[in-house]
Amino acid sequence: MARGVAGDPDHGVELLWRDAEREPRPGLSLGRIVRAAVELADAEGLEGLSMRKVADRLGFTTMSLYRHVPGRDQLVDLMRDEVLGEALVAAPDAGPESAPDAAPDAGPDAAPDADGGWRGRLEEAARRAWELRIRHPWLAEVRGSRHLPGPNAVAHYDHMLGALTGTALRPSEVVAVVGLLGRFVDAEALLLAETRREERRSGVSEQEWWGARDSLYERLDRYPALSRLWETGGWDDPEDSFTFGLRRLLDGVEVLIRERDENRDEKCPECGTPLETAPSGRPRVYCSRACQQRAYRKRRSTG
Amino acid sequence: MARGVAGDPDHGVELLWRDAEREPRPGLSLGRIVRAAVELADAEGLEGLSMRKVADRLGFTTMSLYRHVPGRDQLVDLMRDEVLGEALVAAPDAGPESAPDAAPDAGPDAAPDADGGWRGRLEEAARRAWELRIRHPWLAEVRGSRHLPGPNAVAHYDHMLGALTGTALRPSEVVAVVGLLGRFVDAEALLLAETRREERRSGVSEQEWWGARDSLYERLDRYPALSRLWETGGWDDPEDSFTFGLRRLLDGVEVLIRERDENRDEKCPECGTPLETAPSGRPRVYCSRACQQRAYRKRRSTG
DNA sequence: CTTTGCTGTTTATGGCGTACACGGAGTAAT
DNA sequence: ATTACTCCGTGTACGCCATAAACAGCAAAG
Repeated sequence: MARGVAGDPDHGVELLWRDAEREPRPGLSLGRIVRAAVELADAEGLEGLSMRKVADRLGFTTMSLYRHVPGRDQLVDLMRDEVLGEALVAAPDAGPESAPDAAPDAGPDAAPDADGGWRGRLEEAARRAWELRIRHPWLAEVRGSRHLPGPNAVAHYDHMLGALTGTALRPSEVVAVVGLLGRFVDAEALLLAETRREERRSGVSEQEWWGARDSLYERLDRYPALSRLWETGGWDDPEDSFTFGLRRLLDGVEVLIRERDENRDEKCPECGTPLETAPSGRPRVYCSRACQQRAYRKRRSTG
Repeated sequence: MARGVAGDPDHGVELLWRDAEREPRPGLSLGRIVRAAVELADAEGLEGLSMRKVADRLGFTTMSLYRHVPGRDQLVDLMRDEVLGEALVAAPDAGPESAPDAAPDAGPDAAPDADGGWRGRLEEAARRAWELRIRHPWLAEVRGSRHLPGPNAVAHYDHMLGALTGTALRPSEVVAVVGLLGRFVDAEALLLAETRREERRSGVSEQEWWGARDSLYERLDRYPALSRLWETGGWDDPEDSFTFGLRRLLDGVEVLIRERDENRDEKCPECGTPLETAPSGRPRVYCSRACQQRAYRKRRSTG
């Protein structure tokens, strides 16, 4: 079992970014395999996904799949991008086609508060990601640091990055915030996926299982903070952990953004002239269109 | 492969909470198995941990292990508590023995700022957890919602919960914050573990691998936010993702705590008398020792 | 001396991903 | 028409995994 070694990555890229299918002929096809695999994973989780079961579901032999997909790992990559496409229909400006190709500082945040500002946009994106992972819990079970993004994955990523342009965050901070938020959503979703998996496997609900662990609870009396919180009802009706965590995270980001807003450079990065600051609206970065153009050309040539 | 079904959970509890070993005789023993398994997982990750390899390392047959451990899952639980014990030597008040069994409101925070306050304590605990996961990256790979905690796991948990007593947070919020922080540490550690795993498997460093994906980068031009951030150096020297995330999270928690502090009840929960508030120090909850005792007895009887 | 219990071994089952050699069907060149 | 080549699906086989079941050696207890 040389799991994960089969096929070269670039072939994976080709598959992920292939153009729309054109073969509704009978027989196997990449699209059919991927869709069958998604159904299977929806029902049984990622660990229940095996090449054999996918093939059975389609009425072919196991090895027939390998004529279309390099291996299991690449199949998972394809499944991921397949379902990430679902959420894009509700997010019209997440695709590259409809995004404005305008001047470098006129991002989707030209009117900072028209759509709730960065916080509203980020929260919305996080919630969409969360709902997608409720529909397809195996999505969070896709682990590993070398999963190739398909067009839909990149569209989502770009959308979240775009939600923060126009804030005073430094570029590296924008990247860090989006990464943090993404990992948060995945961590919460992973918890959910794992709970479902255990319940599927054992037929016993999570509550029942933990409720039956008397032999464990007997030993917890000696832990003071735990006991006190137990007595004061800390576990009686728990917070919704996604909503709670998301709020804390966004609050934390807001603190940073405010800090950066206060210390925002007061001088034009091109010529050093002090900037006139308007009392409201998006703070300007350059003192004039001329400096803005100059900076743009400079970026173009060096990048 | 009936993975994870073997043995009943209560047996697992007995093993985890067993008293210290007393058999240094030759031959196999639970402790020896667990330690060998830890070494193996340190070197090869959790997916590289197999019963065969553990047995080989000890010079016995695979099945001999099953005389001492119910199955692989329980072995992992035991490994977890084994290494969680490492971090306790540096955290003297994390164990149940030395914890003060004092009056119900005199937690370890009697002097709120002597040790950095809740924030200092929480950050310290999170960093210890993080360092432990750097030493044993497989710790974060232990997934599943039904892993039994051993004494060391509970001690850590109790310690983090205790870090927040004395704040105005509601009990359910204390639980939520500690859970959130724990999942954050695990998510970051999981990333690290996965990176190491891929590098071990392929012999190619993460940077090299992604650097060679030209066929992917070619397609990313059309994504505006991504491109702009790329040009402005968003990935040139990335933030340290643990430190960055931890700071955001703690900032977010701080916002909540401040909010709760402002709206803190101004009346004694026992008798309703308005409280005199001191300008500094820990805000009091009860108007008098008498009310405090009354509330304590009440909790005792109902809990 | 027999019984019981503990410990380690042997053998076997069923699951997994996938390498490899093969066979048939369609298509293009000779 | 024959040949050659490519695409697609199949059958078999390998090596890995966890673990169930029966068995063998040994010690203490009856």
